This record gives sequence, structure tokens and C-alpha cells, in this order.
Amino acid sequence: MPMEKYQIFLPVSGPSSPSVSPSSLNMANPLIYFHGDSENGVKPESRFQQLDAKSSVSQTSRICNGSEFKMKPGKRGGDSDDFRKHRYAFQTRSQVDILDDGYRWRKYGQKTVKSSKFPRSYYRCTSTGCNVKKQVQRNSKDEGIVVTTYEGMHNHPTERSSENFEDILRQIQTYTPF
DNA sequence: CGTTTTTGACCAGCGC
DNA sequence: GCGCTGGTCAAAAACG
Repeated sequence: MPMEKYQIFLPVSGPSSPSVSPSSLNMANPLIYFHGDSENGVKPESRFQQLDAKSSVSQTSRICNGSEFKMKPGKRGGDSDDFRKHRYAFQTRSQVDILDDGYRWRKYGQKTVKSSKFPRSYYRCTSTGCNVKKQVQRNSKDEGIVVTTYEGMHNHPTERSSENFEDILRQIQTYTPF
């Protein structure tokens, strides 16, 4: 709970991912847009390999070029966002699973996935009308690595100042080879 | 007492 | 069609 230091380990690399579906990875380099505050709009975009385990794309959406997502209309929960979503992922080396990125998240699920011996946690942004989700899962091969996958775009400003996340973004852009 | 977490159930997509 | 896997719901517990 005290402020931790996060060290960006790597952008998520596709080929080294354990299970990737070759059919959905036809696009080589999807564009992932980073966003900081809602005021300044998007950060300079960074290109990452999509975190694209076949399991993660199976549900309601299919990856198209430019990280465009298609949503399924009839869902039981009723909150159906049929706007295109953005998804990006990065890995951090941290001892805690929960990174303070300036937003408030409500945990709504946890599942054990087959690819990893550590469970995967599902979070949703608590702000009303903002349906940004994220998944947090720990790498089974290296316990110190936490894989965080964001999905969606915030349409509201951060509640707290997030110096940590700014640092994270800076480091990501520094380490990005593109 | 309001908010968040926990946890099993439920549901949908995919492969067989 | 059936079973497996992963994502979400929701009720109760836990938390501050």
C-alpha cells in the first residue's frame, strides 16, 4: 500500500507469449494508443505487440487492425458498449499486483487461467459511464512480473494525481523500440 | 453505513 | 450437442 517503485520490464511481446492464436495475429503491429489525462487527450501513440492470447480475444470481440473491437449486442448485464475499444498491455516488475495509475478500480472477478498458475483479476473503472476494464495477472514464469491489460478509454479525468503512471508511461516510451 | 472484495454461479464462444 | 475455458454477475462478507 505504500508507494512502490515500478520498473517497466518489457512491452508485451507477441512471439514469446505462451499461447497465441496465429489466425488473429495476422496484423503484425497494431497501434495502441496511450492516454494520459483526458484534458490533453492522447499521449503520443506507442506501438506494441498485442497481448493476444487466444483466450483473451474469444469473448465478445475480435481484434481488427488498429485495435478496433467489435462488441456483441445482447449481453445480460445490459451495459453494452458498441463503440470501438482500445486495448493495450504492458508488463511491470513489481511486488504488488495493484498499480496505482490514478484511477479507481472495482474488482469484479477473479479466475484461474490455464496458462498461468496465478489467478487473473478483473477490474472495472468505478466512474459512472466509464467502462474501462483492466486485467491483472502475474507471469507464471517470473513471479516478479505483472501483466496489466487495459481495455477501453477513460472519458473522465483522473481523480488523483498519478505521478507513478506518468513515470510508467515515460519509461514505456523510452523502452519502446519503435 | 456506504463501498469494495470475495467467491461460486452463470453464460457465451470455441473445439471436438 | 457437449464439455472446457474464460469473462461477468451478484449476493454476502469484509473493510474503513
